[in-house]
Amino acid sequence: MSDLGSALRAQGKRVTPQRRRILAAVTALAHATPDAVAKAVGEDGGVELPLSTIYRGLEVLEELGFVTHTHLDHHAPSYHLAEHATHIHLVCLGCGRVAEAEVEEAAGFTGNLRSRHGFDADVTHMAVHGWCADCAPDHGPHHGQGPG
Amino acid sequence: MSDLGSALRAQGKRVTPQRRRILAAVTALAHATPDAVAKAVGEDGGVELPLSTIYRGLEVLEELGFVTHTHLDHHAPSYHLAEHATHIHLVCLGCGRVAEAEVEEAAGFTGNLRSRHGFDADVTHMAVHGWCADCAPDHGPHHGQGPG
DNA sequence: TTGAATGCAAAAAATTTGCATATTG
DNA sequence: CAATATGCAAATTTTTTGCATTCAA
Repeated sequence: MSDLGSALRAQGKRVTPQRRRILAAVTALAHATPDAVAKAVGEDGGVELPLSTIYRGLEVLEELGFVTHTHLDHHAPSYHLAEHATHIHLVCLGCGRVAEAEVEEAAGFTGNLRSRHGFDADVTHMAVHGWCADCAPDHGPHHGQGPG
Repeated sequence: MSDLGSALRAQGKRVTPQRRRILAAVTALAHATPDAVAKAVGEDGGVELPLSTIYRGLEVLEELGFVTHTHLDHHAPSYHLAEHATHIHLVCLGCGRVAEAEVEEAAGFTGNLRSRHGFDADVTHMAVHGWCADCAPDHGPHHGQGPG
């Protein structure tokens, strides 16, 4: 972590062990729900923190730009280091694993969006759903079978 | 709507006015949360349906391939016609409006993912966040100010 | 008639809020 | 010492579930 302490101080906020622990947990987990962060904090630091502290901590961390969150699956929010957000998340609909692609790989695409729609895409927030190499063979059914 | 009746029948499911109304509401709204669907159903058809019926109806409709859902914002699920899902959603972080881009515009990108990651992307489920032409000038702060 | 769907209410989950106490600066 | 965070519990919000009744086939 670069400098949580001064970042907090710079905003007139306080440096607390809870905030450090939450950031440490997010760092270690890569992708985690608030609940998972709470669990991880407990295992690593001894005492588990209440969810409310996790939520508030995550909020501050996100405000400071240390973490970001996305909805990788369709239920829970997933928090991760902001540094990791510089990658595009490839979420497999089969096994649920999350791979990462470089932002540059979408350069042509974002260029199209900008020129044709005047839309400035922030692909660092993008999750692409699909099928990884391992699961590819399986997805015959339940796919592209729309009515129209 | 193509043929909800026979699609339901084909699955041994029943054709009910509630299901028709829910599909009609999703059709009319383009992007709607379960709650919004309930409201719309009420305004259009007279009696509002209980949320549980909305959820169950949406589930069946999704199962049949008539509707799909995505998390356009980071809180509520947004349901829309499956036909609409053949477009990529461009969600503006400024005004919240949702524009649509053609799947082909991402062809190069998905090609990259396939050749470089063996990942078969389903862009019809993709929501791209960013800034539309109108909001573009505003987003100086709160953007890319990470610590690293 | 028969089983699936609805409607209602209660149960679960997930997230937020109020407030006294503990901590940071 | 003053103000912010925490911890706990209660309150919200969102989604799911149980079950008797209604309705489609």
